[in-house]
Amino acid sequence: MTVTLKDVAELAGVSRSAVSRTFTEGASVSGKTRTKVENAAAELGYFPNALASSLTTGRTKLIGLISNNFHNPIFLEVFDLFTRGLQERGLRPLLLNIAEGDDVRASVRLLTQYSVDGAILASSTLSPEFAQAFLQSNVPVVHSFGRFANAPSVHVVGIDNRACGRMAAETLIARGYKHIAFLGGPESATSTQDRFLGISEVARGHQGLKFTHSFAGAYSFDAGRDEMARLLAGGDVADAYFCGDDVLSIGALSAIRSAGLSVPDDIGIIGLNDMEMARWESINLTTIHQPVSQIIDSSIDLVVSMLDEPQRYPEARIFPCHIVERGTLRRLAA
Amino acid sequence: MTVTLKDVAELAGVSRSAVSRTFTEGASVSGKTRTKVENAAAELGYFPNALASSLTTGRTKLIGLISNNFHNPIFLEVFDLFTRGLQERGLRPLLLNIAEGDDVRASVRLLTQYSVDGAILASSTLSPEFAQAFLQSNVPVVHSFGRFANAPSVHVVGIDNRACGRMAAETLIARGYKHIAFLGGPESATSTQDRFLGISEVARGHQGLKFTHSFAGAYSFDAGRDEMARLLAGGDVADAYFCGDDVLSIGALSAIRSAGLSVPDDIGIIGLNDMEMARWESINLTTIHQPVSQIIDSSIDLVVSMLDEPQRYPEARIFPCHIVERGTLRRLAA
DNA sequence: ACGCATACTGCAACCGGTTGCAGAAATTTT
DNA sequence: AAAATTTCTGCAACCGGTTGCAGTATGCGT
Repeated sequence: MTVTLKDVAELAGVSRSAVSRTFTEGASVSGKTRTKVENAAAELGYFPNALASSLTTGRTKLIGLISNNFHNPIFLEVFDLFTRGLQERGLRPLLLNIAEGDDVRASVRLLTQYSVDGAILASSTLSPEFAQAFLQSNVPVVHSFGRFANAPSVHVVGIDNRACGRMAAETLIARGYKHIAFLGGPESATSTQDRFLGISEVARGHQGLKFTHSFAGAYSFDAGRDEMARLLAGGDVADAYFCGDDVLSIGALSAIRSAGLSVPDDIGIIGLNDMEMARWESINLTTIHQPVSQIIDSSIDLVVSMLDEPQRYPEARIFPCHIVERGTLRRLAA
Repeated sequence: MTVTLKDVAELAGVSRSAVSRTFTEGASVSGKTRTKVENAAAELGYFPNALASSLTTGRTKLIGLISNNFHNPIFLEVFDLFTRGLQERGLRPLLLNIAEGDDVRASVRLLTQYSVDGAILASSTLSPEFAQAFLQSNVPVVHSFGRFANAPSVHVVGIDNRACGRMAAETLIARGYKHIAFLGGPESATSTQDRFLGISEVARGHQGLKFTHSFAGAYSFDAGRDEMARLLAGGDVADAYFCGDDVLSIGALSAIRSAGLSVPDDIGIIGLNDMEMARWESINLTTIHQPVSQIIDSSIDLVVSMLDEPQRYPEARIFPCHIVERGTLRRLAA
């Protein structure tokens, strides 16, 4: 049924090795046999089986792409960039969608069974155990959007979440808000913890500033809306909220408007990510821009260099973020 | 480095065949050797290499998942459901992100090189050539969200877009709109063409009804907003628009509100898909619900049955849609 | 024309498994 | 207890390629 090396070899009247060599970059073949082989191959519609060759070369060009955040629109951008970036470099993404209670070891096994050349963890809410598990199985791994502090042994590409927390706090304080609050994502996520740490740190240093916090169950619209609704119902509402990310912010905005309050007059909101949607006129969210495309490019580059250099010394690549002013925070007094 | 069959066989003191058999469902092995092998395997941390075995069994359990719609939030739901569904059935999604001018043959070759057991085209904007190309390469393929009419040779799972167009028209007419319009997605997409056909068909049948149409360049927020802005600027605005999908609708809503008009008082909007976002209070979009999760489940089931029955007679599985009333269309006169 | 370096080529073994087949072992039948 | 089954097991060939090695062809210098 399928055309193999042998078929081409026979038609071209050469050995199987010769055929293999014409399809191998930099192998030694004469021009004469190369054309004979190429003609035969074209005639039969042959092209080499990547999996069979991986058996001897030890390279599959398969990269595991692991995530658990399929309810946050930012991940559409993330998947788009990852798949395109990998494809451009001749790699194929094997997708793994991790659900809540999924076993770490099973996930690793799944990918090692398919001999992936490397793995990319694309999530800020995935436990660091995942990266460790890949490491132990000798699979090159980079944790994109991960925490760099507590996993010095694994490659991390992302942002300094704590610094973002501080930046949010300073931004809110500079605008004269007197009661600021953190509406975080899931408390178990390292990104939430760090952003919280950052905002707390700055808030605590300011006399006369009130600082409160709470957490949503997920980085999702519903979680943001529900948590904000709860806060509004409970009284003691802050002047301005730093929400764990943009989709939480949008949920929070929805709850605020449903309650008949207005943004930014009654309550200010600042998000994090700067996803496409944040630019939509009806949302127009002031937010901290996370350089997603740079993070992803860099992650791919990193995993690619680990293929040639598996024992590469682990590094953290941290990209700076910046505020994008839009309409959900009052203006700076000039 | 990696543990192989041979290592386990030696440690367990049996032949390689015996080891292979203990890991093969339904193979003939005695309880005694099975435990010997299992112990040895556990000690060494062995598990079989899926790619190596695929070489002889001819099954990789890899399914190509092909799409081009990474800017439409509905696809996050789509990817989530596909990856979860495939994983549950022991299959692995190999993702392929098709860009605008990508070569059909190259895409097919890519996936056949990896010996995918099957392919799922998840897009309503992908040209039918793609499905044909897979078919010709003998790769079982199902086109999810595809057009069933013009490709009788390929399995299609989706909706009847023409019927949806008719449903939209009837809905708008029943509410007393006198000038209705279609704001379609890209004109080259079969889904756009069919929805247009459907709405036209009904509109033409009504005396005194004005019907106009135009197309946005993509199924995306920006395209919807820009096209609607153009329409508003150009005068001759309709009472109500059937937008090609929800994300276009949301873009259109944004343009309408930016122009100082209100929905549904000045202009009515009905979308198609019923994506998560359509429920958000700030959007609250009246739309035609497409049963995405059923379509996806069915697509996976179909591709799975094609694995055992490659010559299966092609079928089209069409799921009914229904209107979801929310706030962007005026109420039916009672 | 000869010697030698260099470029090609094919053989055969190997990558990590699977599987038909024939014989060995265990079980059942009588 | 012998014969007839049935269940296991290992051998060896195979899946579709790759690659070290040794030998052959080619080109070069003189």
